[in-house]
Amino acid sequence: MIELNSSDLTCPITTAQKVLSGKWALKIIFLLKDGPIRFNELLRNFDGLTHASLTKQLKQLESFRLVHREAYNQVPPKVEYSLTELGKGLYPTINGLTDWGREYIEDCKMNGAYLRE
Amino acid sequence: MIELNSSDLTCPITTAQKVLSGKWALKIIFLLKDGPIRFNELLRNFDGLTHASLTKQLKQLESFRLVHREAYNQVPPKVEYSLTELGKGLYPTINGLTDWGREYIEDCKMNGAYLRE
DNA sequence: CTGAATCCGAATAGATACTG
DNA sequence: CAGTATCTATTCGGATTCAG
Repeated sequence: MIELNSSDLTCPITTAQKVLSGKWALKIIFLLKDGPIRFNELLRNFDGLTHASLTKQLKQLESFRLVHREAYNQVPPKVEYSLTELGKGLYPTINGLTDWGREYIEDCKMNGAYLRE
Repeated sequence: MIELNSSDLTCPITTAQKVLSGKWALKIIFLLKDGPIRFNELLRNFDGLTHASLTKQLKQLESFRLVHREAYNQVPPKVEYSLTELGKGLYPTINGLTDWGREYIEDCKMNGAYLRE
């Protein structure tokens, strides 16, 4: 699992890059914006992502203190994930990135950019 | 080299994640904000990055049309890199991410978060 | 100065199977 | 329902070397 070392904390942009480097990190945070969500509910939003992989990513984000995990002691188990204050600080960025992604997609389609498949 | 396929273009946030997934992508774009910059000059801003790796990253970003490469036909060679319009569209996001990174670093230091080394 | 080619090791993600 | 453990395939970045 990725960990931060002190040299990672010398450059803000590098820090951000590393913390958000997971393949699904951004989308997880995006989905967590709407409040606490259960594991399986979260999982349903992804295409081609196994629960094992999602677990890993969530633990990763938890270790970076972007995500909070709340386990309810009941049967069947119930676990909810939400954003910490640090994680919520990413709202504007995530929104901006989403807007940019939309524009990028538009541009790709307009320019008939080369796509595989 | 990473390429986009059509299924990558179905979700804006996933698209953004993929396009910016390179370990140095964000910082490269950040550095290119100040206008065209030559290869070696760019390289000097990185610690622990070989020219071969920087070349790869730049080609990657060029293929995504975020970066423009301008080669001057002279000896010794001179090549300048700059952002395309698509790349410039990331300004606000990059700035936001940089601010967030700063806060994150502050928080890590305040909370004495565990760091390797 | 800039970049291509190759090899290699580390890091990831995904498949699968098993547990409380 | 949620999570763990193991294995494997692939990706990616970095080192090194060679070239225009």
